[in-house]
Amino acid sequence: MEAKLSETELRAWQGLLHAHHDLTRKLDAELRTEHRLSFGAYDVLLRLARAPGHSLSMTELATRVMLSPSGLTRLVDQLVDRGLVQRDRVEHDARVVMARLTSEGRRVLRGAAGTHLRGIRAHFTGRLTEAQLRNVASALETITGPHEPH
Amino acid sequence: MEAKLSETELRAWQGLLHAHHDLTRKLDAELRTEHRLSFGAYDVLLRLARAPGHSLSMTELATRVMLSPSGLTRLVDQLVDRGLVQRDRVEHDARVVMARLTSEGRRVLRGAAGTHLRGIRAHFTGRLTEAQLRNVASALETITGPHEPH
DNA sequence: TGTGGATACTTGCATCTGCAAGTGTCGGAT
DNA sequence: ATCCGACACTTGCAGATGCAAGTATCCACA
Repeated sequence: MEAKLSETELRAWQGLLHAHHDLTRKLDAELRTEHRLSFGAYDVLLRLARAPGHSLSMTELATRVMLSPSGLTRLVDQLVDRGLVQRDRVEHDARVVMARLTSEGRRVLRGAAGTHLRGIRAHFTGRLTEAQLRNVASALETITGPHEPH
Repeated sequence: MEAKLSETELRAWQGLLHAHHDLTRKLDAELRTEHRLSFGAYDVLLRLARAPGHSLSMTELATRVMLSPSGLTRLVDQLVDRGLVQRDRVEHDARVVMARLTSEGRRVLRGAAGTHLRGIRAHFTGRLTEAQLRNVASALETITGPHEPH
């Protein structure tokens, strides 16, 4: 049996849990009340907007938004119902479904982006120095591997 | 409308999301398979073990484990069913319910603690330097406020 | 002493989410 | 040409979780 966590280890671990909990809760609430979007839904729209042709296969999209394939299927169902996303087929492989952002989806995303950006700055990055942000970024990337810049 | 997030801001934010996702997923899976405990259940047992008399009111416990009161009620229901926790009353206030760790609960917790500790070290703190941990801890505490040491 | 608002918890309900299984498709090996 | 394992996605089902409402109790104040 190993020794207990050091004070520093404990603070870092607790900090990660609390920061994530508080931030996601606040940002999700802001997006919901102001734009009727969950944080997950916003993330889907954003990833699509960044993709070539505003379009990604379900599998690629699922990995980027940290959702299981089934979870993504149902989230995209909702977005399709609201007309923000459309499902397309590709010719060379009948298995894949491409999720594509509609123009209405882009419109909604533009509105929500402002809210989300303000929220991240107000609750997170704006409270830290540039050096702190760099430290946090590199430390957390160490344990997960780096993520695509965009 | 504000400017986009800087590269550093984005990396820190993405890092937080990914690190939390990966870590909670791994640690939760380890606890489940080895001890039939969810991460939340483990956290409840741990908080109780640290409390005087191994006992806390539902409300105090809920704030410490980052769960809503209703969520905690149902989680404690399960632990009571398994005999790991017991519900007590206090004399001076008939509204409060004290959750108290049983001896069986302490036994299970001792077993799970080793798994959890190894997991945190293997996936998180063990991959960072002492300086990185201090930076992460102080940065994240800045945005949530510090948490009780124990 | 009686009343109304706060407090502590629980329950009803809706939502989110993942795993496992199901469906249809692809492609390499025979 | 056919078969079989891999793959992409969807659906069935169960568990987790929060909000709002419900219940019981407390307490300050009239």
